[in-house]
Amino acid sequence: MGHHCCSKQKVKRGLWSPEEDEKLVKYITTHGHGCWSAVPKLAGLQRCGKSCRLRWINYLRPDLKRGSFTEEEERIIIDVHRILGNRWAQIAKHLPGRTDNEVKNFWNSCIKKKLVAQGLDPKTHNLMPTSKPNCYNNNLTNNTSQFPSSTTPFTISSPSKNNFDPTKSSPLLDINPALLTLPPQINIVANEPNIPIENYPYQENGVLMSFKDQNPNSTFDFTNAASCSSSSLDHTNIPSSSPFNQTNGFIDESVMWGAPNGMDTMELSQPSEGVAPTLHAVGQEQQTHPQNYVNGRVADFNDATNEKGMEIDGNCAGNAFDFEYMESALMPCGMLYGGGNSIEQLQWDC
DNA sequence: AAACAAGACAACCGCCCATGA
DNA sequence: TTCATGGGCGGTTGTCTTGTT
Repeated sequence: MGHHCCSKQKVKRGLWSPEEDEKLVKYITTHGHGCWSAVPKLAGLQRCGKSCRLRWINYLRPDLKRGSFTEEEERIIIDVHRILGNRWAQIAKHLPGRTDNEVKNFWNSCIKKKLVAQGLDPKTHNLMPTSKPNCYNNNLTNNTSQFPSSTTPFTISSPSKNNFDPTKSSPLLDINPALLTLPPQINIVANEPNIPIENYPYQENGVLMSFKDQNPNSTFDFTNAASCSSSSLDHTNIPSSSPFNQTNGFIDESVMWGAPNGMDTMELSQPSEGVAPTLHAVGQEQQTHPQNYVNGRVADFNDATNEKGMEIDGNCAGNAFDFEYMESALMPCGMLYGGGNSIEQLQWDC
């Protein structure tokens, strides 16, 4: 069955010939594409408009970058995928010169398999139930954590189109309330309150994201965390191997987000000029000090309660929600970003 | 050298959404 | 408000290339 635009036409399918490419390029560069459904006829092609559009966008555009993905690109894909899921078009926007199709193919043919080989669920980036990499087991050799090795307190879902558009609304994160506990005395102190937003490497529609280890020396301070009475963790004796240990460069996601009964909603508030925007956890007692700055963000938790799950509002231009913060929280075993490089750690060999 | 398998990549399919009549 | 249409997107399939036996 053809598309609306070409169902009445007899169109050619399959691979494009160099001659067809030439016709399309010549037409688009001369006239622009305008209405894609009209392009085939005007360009003298026996193709459907959608096919022309796809060919142009994915292969003929002059600004496309061809060739293998770099390690940096791979890392970006992994990082952004962890946040957005299979939203290839959104992911591709973080990779100049790459298309959603290219990213998708690269993911399916390479990255996905390697994540699986690492025992990570390519959908959630969590450890799969049957996988227990040593790095994670090491963190569980003590009884300070009740988290099962296969689970993190929350995961990023791949919401349907109906309820999620990162450019318009908030990505939803599925939180497993049962796993969200907050240690009462975990220090989270961000040392870097004013990183210029232009330093953030991934930017789109005013949403600035940083996955880089911008400040590897940063620590965190949950000074008010003691208010979380339902925490079941023993925080008074955290061994150096614990995820809570700050010196090993890994902070457990439960610490990062700290929500005893389900930190329900997080949202970024629009900053006033010269004031850092804030990250709120709606549905949670205030747990962090206003100076809990992370890469230009204040982690701010307020009192409201709801059951919606966490939201990160990406609407506001200039928002610089810190995804380093998030990535630290999301990594199941701390093996990737605590102080290292995900690519190095996973030893991609594509 | 041939056959087969696996991987990589290009293209299509079908759905959804936005827009305009 | 409804419907038709075009554009965009993610999932899937088909085809070509490369490696292995």
